[in-house]
Amino acid sequence: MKNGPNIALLGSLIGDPARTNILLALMSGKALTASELALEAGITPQTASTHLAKLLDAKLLRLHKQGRHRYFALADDDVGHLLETMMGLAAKLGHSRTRTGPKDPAMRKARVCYNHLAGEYGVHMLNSMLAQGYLSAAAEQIELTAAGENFLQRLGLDIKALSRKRRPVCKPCLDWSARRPHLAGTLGTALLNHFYESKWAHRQEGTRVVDFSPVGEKLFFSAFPL
Amino acid sequence: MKNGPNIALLGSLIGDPARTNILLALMSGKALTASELALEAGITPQTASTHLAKLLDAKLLRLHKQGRHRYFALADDDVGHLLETMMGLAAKLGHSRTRTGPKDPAMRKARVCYNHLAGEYGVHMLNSMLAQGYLSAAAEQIELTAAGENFLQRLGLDIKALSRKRRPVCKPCLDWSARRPHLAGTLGTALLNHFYESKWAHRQEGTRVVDFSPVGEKLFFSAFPL
DNA sequence: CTGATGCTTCGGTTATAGTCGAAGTATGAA
DNA sequence: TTCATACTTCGACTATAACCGAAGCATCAG
Repeated sequence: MKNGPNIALLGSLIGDPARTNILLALMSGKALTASELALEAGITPQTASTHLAKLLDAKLLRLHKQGRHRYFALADDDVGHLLETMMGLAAKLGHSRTRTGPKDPAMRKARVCYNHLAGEYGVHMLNSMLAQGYLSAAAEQIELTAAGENFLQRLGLDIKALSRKRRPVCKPCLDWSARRPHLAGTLGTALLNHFYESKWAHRQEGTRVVDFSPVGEKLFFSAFPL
Repeated sequence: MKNGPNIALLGSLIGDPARTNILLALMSGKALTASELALEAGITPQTASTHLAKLLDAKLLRLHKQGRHRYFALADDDVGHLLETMMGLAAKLGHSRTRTGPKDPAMRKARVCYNHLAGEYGVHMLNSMLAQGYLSAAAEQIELTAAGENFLQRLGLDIKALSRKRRPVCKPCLDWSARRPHLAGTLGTALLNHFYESKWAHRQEGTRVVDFSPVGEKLFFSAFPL
């Protein structure tokens, strides 16, 4: 009777709590093994295995075999984007899990959204780059300007390597806590990696929180003024 | 163990085929009665009633009582937006329903996305308005320019009435068929209504397809050149 | 080779949620 | 009041799928 894409399958896949935990754990951007994900989701490895098979079959996850380990990751930026969108709506509607941890404020401040920076810091960075004329925006298309290329070069990023890939260089991604866009795409990924490598920030183990050091914070805000 | 918004609930709500049918039917933007939705989803009124209660409880739907009828509609633009996002991903991943109807090409051309114009025509309209300088875009913020206000006045739209509401006037919405943004927000809604009122187009009964008349098509493209 | 680890497949149990028939409530029409 | 329509609630059935114990592969270390 109905035509078009099959939403129900997607919904039911995300709808199971165990699978939700798996997907949310992978929002950290790291590839995790089957046993790690089982632990994360609070289920036995057997059960996790069946869940992972389903997610893989639906192409929501990507698999990387390495010896006897099997590393799982989100298949795509779009999957991460969908998860953030759902979190945004769920938050707005007041569907929150009762068990709220102390990590919450830190998550709002700066966190990883699959593979790029989100939270207040992520929003700030995009705003700054637009204000400085490093990026130009039309509709949902964000583009890197000449001034922006210059800026990235000064930071020590290889811009040519970015544009070589098939993924879009710049892409806005709506933030579920700040409800404003932050920067995704290969550039978003590269910048986050740069923060790690320059020791401005590091990822809090086992969470999606990004911890900026006092020095890193200063450098971040001087690199991205408003 | 986990904190933050409850995605699993959202997913499981959308994950049931019957509820998916209901939600998709409401993407037409019309408010429908419980029995109409039961028919649409291919279930008995009793079953539909329980589904509708759940969707209502989760605040995904809005209810309007009128006599012995109960009209249901999507609670919010954001809900419609989530559904389109999911359709986009599902389409990309190749999760399509097997039963594909003949409506498909028409749907790609012009359809209703909750309450505004989507499909190729919707994308064209946004592009044109940007090119004409009627709208200006920065990040995901689209704004109406002075030239745009002028243009709308010529069309016979009451701009002041639009900005009075709490909803954003302009908002981009990503298209699942064209994979490019089209115009949502109160302005998107007002423009679609204008097309109906001016008889440029009418909605195909019982579907989301928007049919442009030959004359309406000409007027549409002369109003929105590229 | 043997033993250990990481993960999957199989089998059987259990729980949940979707489903509808039947009965109940509310609104409206005659 | 009486009947019809629109919808909900109740109760019972059924199918699905999540779950884990046990066993089975595959990889690696020694």
